[in-house]
Amino acid sequence: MTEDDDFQLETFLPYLLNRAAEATSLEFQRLYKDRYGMLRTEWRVLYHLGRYETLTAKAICDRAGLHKTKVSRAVAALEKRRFVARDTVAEDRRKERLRLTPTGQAAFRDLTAEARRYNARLLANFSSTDRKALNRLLSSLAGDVG
Amino acid sequence: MTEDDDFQLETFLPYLLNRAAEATSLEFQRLYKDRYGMLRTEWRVLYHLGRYETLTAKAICDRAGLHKTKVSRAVAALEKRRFVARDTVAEDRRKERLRLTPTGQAAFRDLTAEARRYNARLLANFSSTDRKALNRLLSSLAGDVG
DNA sequence: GGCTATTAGTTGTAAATGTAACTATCAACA
DNA sequence: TGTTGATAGTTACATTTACAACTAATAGCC
Repeated sequence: MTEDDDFQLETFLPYLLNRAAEATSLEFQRLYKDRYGMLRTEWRVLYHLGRYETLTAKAICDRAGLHKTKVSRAVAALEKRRFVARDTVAEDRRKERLRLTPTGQAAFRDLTAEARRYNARLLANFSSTDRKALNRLLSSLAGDVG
Repeated sequence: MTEDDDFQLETFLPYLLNRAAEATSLEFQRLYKDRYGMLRTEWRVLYHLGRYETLTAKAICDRAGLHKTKVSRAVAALEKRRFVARDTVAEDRRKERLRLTPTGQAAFRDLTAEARRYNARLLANFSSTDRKALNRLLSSLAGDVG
């Protein structure tokens, strides 16, 4: 195996990204799981509803980049635990207007506050230059333009 | 909601990392899946065996940071498809010495070559400074010292 | 030797995910 | 009007994973 042929998993970007993602997600995941019994998709749906007030499931799919079955199940779970309520839209009875209940809103406020703190802690050891670089590089890798 | 209270998912590091990890893993995943019918854990196990020749399942767990049940099932799957063979160790019959078959070695060479190319393509748009920063920042986030 | 604790690895079971097929409603247009 | 196609959302099933319990073998110690 020549030096040129050599491949090291440790420099493989998907691997590095996965490890970093797992490591940084773990603690926050425990938070919404232990405190509210939520899965990641449920937290994501909660976030979007908290942020945009009223959305259809389809709108959440588009904004969050989640598949409709995932969203469907997440909404059902959130509804069962009274975080989310829904009304069918009169003008188009295929659609359902989703919104957070007061309980859901409280969870949203709590979790976003925790997320902010958590993010700050993750970034605490990086310089402002590093932070900018991280954002730029990750956004680019995630396929965002610009 | 004051400016200070504001939380945006788009700047949440775990979210950014997950999106980048998913985006960069997708294409390579299709490769080992379509070409060899492997799952991620199986590719990881194959990699470690290709790189270190002979390992026990436990050694793979430790090196790869994988749970023993995952490794156990990955090894079973790789064995069924004749990528991996095993012998019980005479001195300690709990242990099994795992190694790649010639078929497994061929798959290893093929996939690592693809991985190298794929990684190069992912990094092609970044300057050498950016690449160094990426490595450093991701390693740090993944919990590596240094 | 014979008990207890560890260790290597496997298996059972419940939860989670992906994919495709399904229902219900609406839109378009003959 | 009624037929065809698209859209919103759910359900069914197969695959994957997580976690705990399990078997088999060894180690330590009396």
